[in-house]
Amino acid sequence: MEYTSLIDTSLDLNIKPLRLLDDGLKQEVQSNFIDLGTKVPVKEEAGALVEELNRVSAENKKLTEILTVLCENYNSLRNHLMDYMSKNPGSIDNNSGGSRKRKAESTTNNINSINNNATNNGPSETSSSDEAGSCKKPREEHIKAKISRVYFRTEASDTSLIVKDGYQWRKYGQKVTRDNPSPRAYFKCSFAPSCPVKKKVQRSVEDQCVVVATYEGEHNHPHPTKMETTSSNSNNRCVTTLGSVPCSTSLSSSGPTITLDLTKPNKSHDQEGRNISGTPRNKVVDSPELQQFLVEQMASSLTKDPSFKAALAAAISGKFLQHNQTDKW
DNA sequence: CGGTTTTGACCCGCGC
DNA sequence: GCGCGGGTCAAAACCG
Repeated sequence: MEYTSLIDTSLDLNIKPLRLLDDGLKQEVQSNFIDLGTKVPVKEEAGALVEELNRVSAENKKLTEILTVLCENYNSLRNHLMDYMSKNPGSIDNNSGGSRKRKAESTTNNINSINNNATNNGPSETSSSDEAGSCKKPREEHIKAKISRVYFRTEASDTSLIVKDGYQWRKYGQKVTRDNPSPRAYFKCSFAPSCPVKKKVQRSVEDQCVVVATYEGEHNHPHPTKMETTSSNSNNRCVTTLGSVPCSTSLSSSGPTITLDLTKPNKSHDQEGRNISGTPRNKVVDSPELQQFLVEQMASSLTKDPSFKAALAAAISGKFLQHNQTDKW
């Protein structure tokens, strides 16, 4: 299972990072974006904007620091895991190479754990062929299916499990699984059988607004369109690229989400984020220097890209508005 | 009419 | 060996 060996450094900048901030900063941020909606005299506007920019830059710095701490914590955790595994070989079999398909499935809905993939990353990394290996057909066994998992935020009322990612899919089945009342839809690439890619789409059991799309395999044909990755409600989602860091934002009414897919430090990924190079991603980020570079690149992208600032502002301001009503997230 | 979706049946691996 | 449950098949329905 490739996804367990990948470092999912996706940042759900929803609100959680803000919870890491001290109260003073929270108030500062809150006042920042509440002020955005107020009318100011034209003369003061330029100065206010500059001040606003400075504040946002400072905010980005804070986020960068948080990100750095997160990476350090991840490294620490991984080292602990490696130590533990070296002392207790085979003690984490459930998530190691011999993992059962259904056990792996149980982690599908853990949408709140952005380090879910990262914590599984380690010496016990599971190969991408594990899940594919459960398929008995020999022709599929030699296919090292790349498995990636993408979370989409949609309207809760939107019951269609349609995830428009630019590729064309043909639905070949739907099933209600035991641990999730929402049905799981099975899709094959429309270019099948020449293209072996499959996709499973199911709503998260924890948040019906979140649709989990699991991609298996790699497209062996060019991306049919340059469509943005959108949910069925295309007005609520957009995908942008921040420097080299693709970023998808979801601004549904149920709450804005910014997801940075930081698993793609270079161009060796196709448009759906899968690694199309032969290099295992965890090897890339194993090096501390590269990790540092990754952090710096992420930070650079965050601080330099105005669209990110706009998205962040929208996300945070929207979140604060939402928090006035519910304090769910 | 051809492609897609729906949906019940079937297959098969896994746990007991 | 049996039952459960996930994944797939395939015929019918649907749609442009």
